[in-house]
Amino acid sequence: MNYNHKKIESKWQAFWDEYKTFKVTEDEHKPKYYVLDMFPYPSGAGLHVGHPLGYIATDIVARYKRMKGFNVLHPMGWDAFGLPAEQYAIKTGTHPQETTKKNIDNFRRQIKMLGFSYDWDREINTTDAVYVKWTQWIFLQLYKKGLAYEAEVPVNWCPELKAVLANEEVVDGKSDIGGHPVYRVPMRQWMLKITDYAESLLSGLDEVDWPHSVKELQRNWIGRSEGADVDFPIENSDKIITVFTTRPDTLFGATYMVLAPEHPFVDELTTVDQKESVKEYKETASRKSDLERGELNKEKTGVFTGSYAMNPANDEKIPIWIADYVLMSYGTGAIMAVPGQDQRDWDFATEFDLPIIRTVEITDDYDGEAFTGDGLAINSGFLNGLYVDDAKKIMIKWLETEGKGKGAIRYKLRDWLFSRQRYWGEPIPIIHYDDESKPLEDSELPLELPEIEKYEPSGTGESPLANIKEWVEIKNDGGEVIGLRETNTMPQWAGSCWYYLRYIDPANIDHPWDKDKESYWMPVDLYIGGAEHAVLHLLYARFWHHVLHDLGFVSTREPFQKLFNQGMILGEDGLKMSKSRGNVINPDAIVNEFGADSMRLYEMFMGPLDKAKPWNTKGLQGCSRFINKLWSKVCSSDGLSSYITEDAPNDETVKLLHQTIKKIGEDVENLRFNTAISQMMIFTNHLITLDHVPKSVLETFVKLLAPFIPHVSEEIWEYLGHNESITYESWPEFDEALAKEDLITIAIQVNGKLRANIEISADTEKKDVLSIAKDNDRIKAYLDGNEIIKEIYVEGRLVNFVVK
RNA sequence: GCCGGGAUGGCGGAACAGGUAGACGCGUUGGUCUCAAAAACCAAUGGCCAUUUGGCCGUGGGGGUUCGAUUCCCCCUCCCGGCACCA
Repeated sequence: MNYNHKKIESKWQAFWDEYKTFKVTEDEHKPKYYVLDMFPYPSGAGLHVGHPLGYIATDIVARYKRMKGFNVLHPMGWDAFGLPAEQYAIKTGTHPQETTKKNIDNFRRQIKMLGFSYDWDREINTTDAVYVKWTQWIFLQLYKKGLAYEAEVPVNWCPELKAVLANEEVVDGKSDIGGHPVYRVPMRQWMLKITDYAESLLSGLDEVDWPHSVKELQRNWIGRSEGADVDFPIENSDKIITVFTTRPDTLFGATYMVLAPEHPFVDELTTVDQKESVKEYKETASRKSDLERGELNKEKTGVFTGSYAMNPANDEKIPIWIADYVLMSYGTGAIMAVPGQDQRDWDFATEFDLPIIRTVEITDDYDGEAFTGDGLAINSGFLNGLYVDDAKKIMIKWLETEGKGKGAIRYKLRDWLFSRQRYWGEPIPIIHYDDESKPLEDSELPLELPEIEKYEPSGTGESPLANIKEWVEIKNDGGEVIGLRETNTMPQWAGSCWYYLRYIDPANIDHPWDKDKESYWMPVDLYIGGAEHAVLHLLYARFWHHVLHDLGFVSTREPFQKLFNQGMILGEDGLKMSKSRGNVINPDAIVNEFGADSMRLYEMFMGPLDKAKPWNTKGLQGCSRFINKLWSKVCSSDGLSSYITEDAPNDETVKLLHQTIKKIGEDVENLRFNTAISQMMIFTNHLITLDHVPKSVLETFVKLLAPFIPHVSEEIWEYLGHNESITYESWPEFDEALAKEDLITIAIQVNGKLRANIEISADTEKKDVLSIAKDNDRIKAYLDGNEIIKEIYVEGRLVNFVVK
């Protein structure tokens, strides 16, 4: 008889809600475990089956850890600011708050239907006024620490969207949304000085248990380079151009210099006869979109300024050029060009007929252009004969003693562009007065969004808030306007930078979180989410956390101890699920037909959690069948089935049960849910062959199932005569001795080829195993007439005879 | 181009720490039940050869180390993710 998943699942979900089964508070007597999901942006489309994949995994871990005696914090909330609700508002006039609420209600319903063990009393929403208050408060902590500043910076201006975009919203020079061209235009912006934390963010990676790939991604993003700042005096000027180079050893080969077109010295260095071409080049460069600067423009362009610098190594006169392959935003915005050792410089030198000097010896058969490998220094004065590493060190030392430069470290990481010209975000709590900008007092927070009628951007690059005079203008008692509110809002990342801290103390109105609670729960022990957040969210959140740590607000340096990225679930056609492809699987339909337990089980059974894998409803049916098989063996319509008896289990059942306890426990600890489920199936297949299923065996087995398929497990648990939820039952212990096989199969190989299998008792000694093997008829035939030159015995595994 | 990850039956995937490749599930085939079908249950299922015992081949391709390689080393191909003139 099939079990009634609808009845059982709604029954237990109601039970958990009513008794607040998963509510948690600090408990010093228990070890804590904080298991966190990346909270969702509640979109209008609702969940597809890929979204809850990570939630299922964390839920299994949460439930498992509770049974292992941990005090488990497992919360859920909503990252609810964001562009879609605002765009919907622009189109329909619906307040984003309304849209957001509706979407959250739908998401909550869908998430709840899967039976997750969240402590719903801790639910948070980044758009709630109390939450916004503390987001703004943290911003002000950054501001007061000098980490938030305003600057005229070239931003990604998208004329089509009439909006400034963040770097991460620009892909290949086009807007991530819509694919419109994006240009660099200077505008006043709020920036966060994440670059001050480059070293801290880099070294912190060594402390955390994260996927290797994510650490590498962050390391590359931070982009630390060691090298030297080298000063080049300019001919007929007392100005000095400082360049950053990772190859100070090649200084003797620097045959020209290049400045970024935006470099502040350019105008001054331009000679009269070069003025026209420099001006023209600068203008062209500034008009270029990122797309044109990047991919489309592989051939080098540039113009000579007319001025010369002195190579500090050999006092050679070298020309100063400008070219847009040098970026103002990295290093000093100027480079020394060493075409012999750098392919970009080689290309440029070839294009403009500049001299090329090799400073690293190449082999006779080297047929490349610039040589970037290791070798002996040549044409390099006092460096000649040294390998690259040594030559770098000697050159840096020389520069430092001569006062011509010094060792330096640079990062690719840029400061974080923190302002958005939008309505639906946290207002930046700053007022601009004539002579200065001032933050709001803590008591004035939260600064809430005003009601507005039109959500369109102002079109000038300012946010819609700029049009709300009564909100923007700060007046004195006499009604004079004395100040203007900042109209930029924060990016969506802001709310997600600290939500994991708010979960710890979600209702606190006096503080963002209680210190004692924070030190009890932090750090997050396990954080699961999509790999698309490998850099931005995880880097920004770490940045804030490092700052909060330096300010003494949090007790750990790193927020997320262990991180894991779940893979994508693809459509049945093996392609990414999307509405346009029509291959989206809706969890509502799946839960309705097969139940939440089947869906949970299948998603975990599909394969390793971190891999992308295609959905297959037939496969899901297999999991559903498994639950039904078990159910119909152990349950009848009104209680336990007649197979369940008080008998003692037989040896084989005991052995398999203990193997199963061991396997499932180890697999859950290592997030290998697919193989844990495979073991459940093996055990169930065994139970089905039994005439009598001992009640004690079923009790133990149901506990193993509970984290995976909690509804049906609760139901069976109740059938077994328990009044309490299975949630806090203790996880079964296994006995290694009982799990051990007493009869084992040994493979017998001759010259590495399998020729026979023998069954022997597990404690048979080596010499006996060998003699039994030799006595085997099949093996005899292979050994006959041959000389055994080697006998290999791998305990409990195989025997290999090497014969000649 | 650079960095990271991957490639195992018809499909999703297993395989301790170098030790019987293909667990578990799907699919397929045959059977039971049925008037029939579905569901359920039982059995078989990597390929090739062989009437059976059995033999040979087989973890993207090529080499190597080893008694023994999906696993370690070298070279190559393809796929996925990220970065991309970062000096």
